[in-house]
Amino acid sequence: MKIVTRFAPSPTGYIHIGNVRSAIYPYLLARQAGENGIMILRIEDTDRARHVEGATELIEDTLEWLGLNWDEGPIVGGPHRPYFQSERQEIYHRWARKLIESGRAYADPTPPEQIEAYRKECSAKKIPFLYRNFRPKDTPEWQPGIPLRFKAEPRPYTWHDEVMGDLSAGPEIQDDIILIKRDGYPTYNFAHIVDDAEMGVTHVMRGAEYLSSTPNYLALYDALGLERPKLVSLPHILAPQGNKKLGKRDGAKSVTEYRDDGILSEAMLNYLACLGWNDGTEQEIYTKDELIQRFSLDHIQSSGARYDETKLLWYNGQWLRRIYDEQGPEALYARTTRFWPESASSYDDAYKLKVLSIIYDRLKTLSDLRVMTDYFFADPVIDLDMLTNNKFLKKLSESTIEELLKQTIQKLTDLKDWQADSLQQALNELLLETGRKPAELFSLIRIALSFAPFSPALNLTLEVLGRDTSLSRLNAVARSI
RNA sequence: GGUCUCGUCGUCUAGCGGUCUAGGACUCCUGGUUCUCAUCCAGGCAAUCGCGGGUUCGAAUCCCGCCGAGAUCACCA
Repeated sequence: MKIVTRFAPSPTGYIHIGNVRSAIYPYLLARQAGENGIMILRIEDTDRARHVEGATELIEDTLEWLGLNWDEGPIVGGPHRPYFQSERQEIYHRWARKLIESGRAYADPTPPEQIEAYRKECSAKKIPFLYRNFRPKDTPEWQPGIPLRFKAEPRPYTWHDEVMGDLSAGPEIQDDIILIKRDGYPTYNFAHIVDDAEMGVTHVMRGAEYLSSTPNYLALYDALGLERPKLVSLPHILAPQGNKKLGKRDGAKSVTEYRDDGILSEAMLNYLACLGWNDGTEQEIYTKDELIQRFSLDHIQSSGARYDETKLLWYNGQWLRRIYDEQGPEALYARTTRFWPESASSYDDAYKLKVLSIIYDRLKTLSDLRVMTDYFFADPVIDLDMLTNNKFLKKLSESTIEELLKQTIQKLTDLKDWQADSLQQALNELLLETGRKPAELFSLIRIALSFAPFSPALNLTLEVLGRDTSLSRLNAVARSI
């Protein structure tokens, strides 16, 4: 069976986590059908006032980052071009004329102020405002500059939603909705139906906010003689606080902002796909291919899901390690380019790769590199308080510390082979020779080398820093006590 | 207000009449991995399944009512 899905955003700004699932799920469904699946990207830019320059590029960038490629749409073209609604006027007008001919649409000359008056009248009487109760008696020939309205014939509707199940609604909300605006552009209500039909869309996947206007769409399908596509309502993603759906006003960040913050696209896709969907097993980590393979509409949750950044961070950590372990250190290193501290710029790839290899399992995001690795590239500022306030070292006198440092320097200076294994052996010997606990000796050396709140295993840190740097830092600390 | 939808640990969820004294994941807590932080491992806290009726030998699962939350009522999408 042929599966045609689409993501149809309007170019009014960036894509945020609250709405990107309406791109992910259609993508997964289409790809699951393999050769028989088509994913369309359609830009719904019929509101010229809200159009934002560059927004289409932002949308494309987001989809590309997540690896959600489309088969038809901007850039790639396709048999149903154009894919910008603003360029499809003729098509909408053609369908609109059909409706006029069948008596299901009329040109509405009523001035906006009059409509506003009707609205006020209704709210004063506390009754719902329905335009069909105010249908003008005389309607002119439809021509540019006059809005075109649907002529509703309200009746109860029942339909099936792939996520919500069997639904029904009474005639109450069906109304004479605007089909073509005064400016000649179609409304979403009309345009999406025409386009989906023209483009052969089989699954209309969109946010649950369209649920309540579905009867109006159903009426339109009928009047247009169109077969209903499968309807798939995607429940809202809720803001971290409160019960409202996540939107820009709640501080919903753009998807690509997470890329800049060091989130991996694999983690983002994984998290978002599993927010409100699961395959019924206990698996948590999914590759894109696994998602494509396992995805199914009937496992989409019907209630809203709260956005939880903590879990995103967990996914990111999982993916960081997974990429390193399974695709190799270079694969992860390739992602780190923009995230090294300023001080790393003069160092070569080989050195940074070594740093990455001992620090990667401590990263939550790639941008942690910036704060966590600085001492590998620049000598830290000596902060003796860090030594004296350390919980293991505060019991030791300054002369003891000085003596320990000297013994360490001596031991390491004599070490022939500056490798992790032999360094560990030397450290172990030092433990025996000084009679100190690991907590004392190792804390001392670790802090003296890094003056950082934490660092990788001591022998690895020493190995990567190298003999010269390690010894010069230890000496500098010994001198300043 | 009308219409529509949703309701299992704090959060994401499994569950489609018995295997549920409700399973997994995140968070949090404890212990272990020669210092730290993190990873990893082991363990723990945490939902009487919104509430109340019913159907049934048996209900988180089916039915009804209620309550709570949300969405939507634009010449925006």
